[in-house]
Amino acid sequence: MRPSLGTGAFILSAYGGFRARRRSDRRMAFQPASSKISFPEMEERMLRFWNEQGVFEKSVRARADAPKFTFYEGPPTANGRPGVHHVLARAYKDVIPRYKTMRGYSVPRKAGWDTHGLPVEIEVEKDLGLNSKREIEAFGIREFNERCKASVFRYEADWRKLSERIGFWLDYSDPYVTFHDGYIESVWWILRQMWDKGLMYKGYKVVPYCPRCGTPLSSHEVALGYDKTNDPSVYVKMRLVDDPRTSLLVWTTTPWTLPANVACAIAPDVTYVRVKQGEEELILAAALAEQVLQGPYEITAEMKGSALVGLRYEPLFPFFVPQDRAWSVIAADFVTTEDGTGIVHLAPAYGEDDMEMSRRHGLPVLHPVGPDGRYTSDVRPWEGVFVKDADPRIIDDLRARGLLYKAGTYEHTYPFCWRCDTPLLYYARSSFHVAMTAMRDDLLAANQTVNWVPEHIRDGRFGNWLQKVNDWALSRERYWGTPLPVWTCEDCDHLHCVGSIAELRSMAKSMPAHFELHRPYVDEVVVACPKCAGDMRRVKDLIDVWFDSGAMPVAQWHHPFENQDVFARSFPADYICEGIDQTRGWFYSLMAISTVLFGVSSYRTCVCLELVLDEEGQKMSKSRGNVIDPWTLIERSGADALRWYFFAVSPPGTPKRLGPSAVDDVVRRFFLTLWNTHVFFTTYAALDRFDPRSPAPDRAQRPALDRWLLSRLHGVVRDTTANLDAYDPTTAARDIERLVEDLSTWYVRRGRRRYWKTQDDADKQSAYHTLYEALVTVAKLIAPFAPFLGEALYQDLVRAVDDRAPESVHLCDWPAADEAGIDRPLEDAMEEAQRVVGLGRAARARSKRKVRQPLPAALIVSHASRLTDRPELLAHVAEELNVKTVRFVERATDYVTYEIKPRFDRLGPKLGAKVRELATVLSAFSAEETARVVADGHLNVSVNGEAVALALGDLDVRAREREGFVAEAGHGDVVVLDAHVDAALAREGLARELVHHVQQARRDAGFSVDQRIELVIDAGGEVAEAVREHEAFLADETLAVEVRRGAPEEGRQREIRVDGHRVVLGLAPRTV
RNA sequence: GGGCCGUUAGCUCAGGUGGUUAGAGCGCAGUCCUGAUAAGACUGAGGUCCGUGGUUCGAGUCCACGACGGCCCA
Repeated sequence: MRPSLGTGAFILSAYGGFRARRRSDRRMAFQPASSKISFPEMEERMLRFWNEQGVFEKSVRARADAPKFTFYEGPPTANGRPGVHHVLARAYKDVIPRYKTMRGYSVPRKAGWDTHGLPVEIEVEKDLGLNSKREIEAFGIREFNERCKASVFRYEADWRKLSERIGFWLDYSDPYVTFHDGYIESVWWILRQMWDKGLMYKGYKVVPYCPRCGTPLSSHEVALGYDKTNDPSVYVKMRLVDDPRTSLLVWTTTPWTLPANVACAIAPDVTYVRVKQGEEELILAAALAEQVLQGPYEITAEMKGSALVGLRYEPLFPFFVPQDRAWSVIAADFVTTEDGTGIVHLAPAYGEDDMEMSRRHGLPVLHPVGPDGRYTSDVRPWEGVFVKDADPRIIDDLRARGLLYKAGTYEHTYPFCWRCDTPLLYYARSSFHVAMTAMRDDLLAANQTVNWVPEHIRDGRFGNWLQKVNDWALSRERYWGTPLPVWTCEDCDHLHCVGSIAELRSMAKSMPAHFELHRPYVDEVVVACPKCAGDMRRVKDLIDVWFDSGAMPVAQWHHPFENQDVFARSFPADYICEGIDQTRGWFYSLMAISTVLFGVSSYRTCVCLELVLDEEGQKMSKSRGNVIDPWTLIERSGADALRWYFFAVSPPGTPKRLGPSAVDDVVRRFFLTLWNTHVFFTTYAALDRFDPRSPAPDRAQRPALDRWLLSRLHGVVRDTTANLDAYDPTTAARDIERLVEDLSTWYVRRGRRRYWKTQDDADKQSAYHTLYEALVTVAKLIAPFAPFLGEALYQDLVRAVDDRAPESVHLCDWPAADEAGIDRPLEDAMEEAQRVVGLGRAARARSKRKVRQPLPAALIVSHASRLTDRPELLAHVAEELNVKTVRFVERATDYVTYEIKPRFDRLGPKLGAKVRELATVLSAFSAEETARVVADGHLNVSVNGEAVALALGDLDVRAREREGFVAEAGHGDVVVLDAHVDAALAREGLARELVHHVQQARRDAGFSVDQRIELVIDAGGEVAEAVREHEAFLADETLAVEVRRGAPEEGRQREIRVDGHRVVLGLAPRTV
């Protein structure tokens, strides 16, 4: 047996011959890896290596001519710091391109930045202390936008630093930036395409609007200002044209919208009633009559809502000229009987649903409220009155005219302006739209071609969203964004959409000296009207930033102005991946634009990620103070551990809880296990100067343990390949974890001695080659997931001995599964061996026999053991259990009793309900009867008076320990331990006990593992006898040159108790 | 209010097409091993599989309703 290593210095001193050989041998050699590893430090080292050698660039360049795999980077906004959820997204974005690169694809990874929009403006407003659009304009749009531009990359360095540190390979050399003129010009081109297709139109969009600030609010601003408030609750009567004594009863909390009413909506499937109260009759939902109506009433008719559709009623106010389609009943799916009357008044200018219905039914939009929130001259009686203040006057007016049924107040939550506390109005603003509703079928068809992960997004969240798709309201009345390239003629109102800078120049009457595609410069360009040659000025609108992001497949290449070939090669994307919140964001804008332009989706596979929650499952937020800084975790456990955690903990579409302990767990459970195996291998491979290029023993000839490992290994290679092809890193990572577990806790543990032994035989070669292949393959398998660790292993294992191998694991080809080496029966047999060992250990534990005490036999009671013709595996079982033999027993009635049950899966379909009766019959069998059934192998039994013939295969036979024997049962196996210890076995046990103590003493004395010793043992009785009998064994195991009996010399004595006997040991170092 | 997802051991998660002993890791308790050693292995305790109905000979698994949690949209 070969002593292992303490230090490198020791190798040379202890093996002089070794050193001599080394000097003359120019071969590169393994360096023993250290078990004391800091993963964060190792990662920093790998990062330096990648940077110095340009490994990322090489990995892209090496595949330049290979088939393309296209990844689109969803552009982050760099004016906020990256958080831990960005690590999740970036890990997922990284793993697939790395994998595809190893599979032989060319995977360019162009970075991008999303730079426009309100969040940027708000940052700058805060910096400048500005509070409204008026103040921004006073400050100057030119300067304001310069500040926006400057602030966009405020945290870019943070982003790059974090992305690089977590190993997200992205090409920052030529990123797309949404505020660059080239990018914007492409966006203009897209808008022009839509314009030419007739998909763009000007219309109203209802937005939450602050009449004091004079500006719409974004949804997250609205969310800031919800508060409880009391609003009027009024029930008004809409008189039917054909039957003026009958009215629709309508409820509203915003009486000020009533002058703009154009229709009433009902739910078609709900039951409505007509009720008589005094002289008049009212119509409302049946379910609400009781709670709404005051005083006695009589139901005179009942009808479905659909029967009301088309009824015409008198408008409440005479402010507008009657129009064809106005003031009638229509059906709408949003009407409920939760509250109100089941009849909803529609004022398209002041409600999103209302506007949508107006669009669908061609209803007029009445808009008698000015941008200051006061009635215009259309509403003469209250002209100039702020609408909320007009509420009571309107109520009074209706009451006076007998149109009010009742009025009260209603408490609910309502949005207020977060800046000035003014109640927000839902208010129609003029806006340019893209008629996405017209594209609905194309969108739905394109969606069906996308491979969504998880799958339910396709027909669930995303599909539903497309089903209800609205026209895309593009306009934003802001400053920092892509200007809408629409010019309008001051003379003839003609509209023109400009599609390129060249076109603009050709049409411009003059161009400003400095020009860029932003406000205020574009606003200054006056264009000659192609119709009347009059002056055209740009509308003031910017476009929705989501349009910017969705334009990236085209705009990132400045298509079609340049790079048409590049664009053609990189459209559509094979893979994109973002948070699931992007269904209405980027996922939609990408698909909307590409469907309009090209009729197809711009991505083939889309992986949706869920939220990262804290350890308690709470959403991370600044206000809760539970935000986890990614750097803390990276510095503590390393980026790979964090990445691996995200991959392995749950599928991408499932929320992830994250805390330091969870990531620590990855390190302990997986990384250290793998690393320890690596340390073990390199240690011995260095000692033995193992050369992986030496001829490897034929796989089929290798010991079962090796064939088993290779089978497991290649099974995992095959499965990991399939799983990554299916965009499922989670299952892949979990499979690899299990493989490494098997590698460490079974393969290496069972095979340790093969590496120590002195003979350099075929078995040892086989052991080295097998373990080496496994480790190198695992390094490649984990490379896409844990790029640093994969690289570190690869460098130690491959580059250290072969400088002609690819420079980096990320330049390697993905391993190919050796299907021929996959041996399921062998794997099943090994699994049983492991299970049997487990049972045997449990039996030992109960028998109170230490593993050091050899026992005569383990008996496997099994009717279909896979181990019967596997002597090699049985030898492993025997060694693990420390028994002299392992035997099979068919009839084990001496040790166990049987229990038989029907095999429900087989007999259920055959016998149906009788199977339960059969179970009862069988459970009543005595021990003798069951034993006989097992022995005979068949059974004829009467169930409900009917004869049933059963084979043993129809029965579930289980054995249970019989009183007085040590046995454990589980999953079809029973292991009986023969726990009888005779005198010889006892002495052998004592000898092993002594070895254990001597080893402990060696360690306490600080001897290096190869230190030869002189061993003195003072013991009497059985212990003395054991020493005499097993002297050679003792000497061999403890590296004792000599074993003497008698009293050890003073000062070196160590008194121990062995199995109740007092023993004194003495150890002294000896040179050979 | 609508849509989608989830609910299995103290915690984090597995549990093809329904089959009668529901698994793993961590944690906990105990034991073992010790030439991978500031490692390792094993065993054990721990579960009304969210609830209620239904389909079925049989439901963690299928269906309906409900509860709770999360996300998205109103």
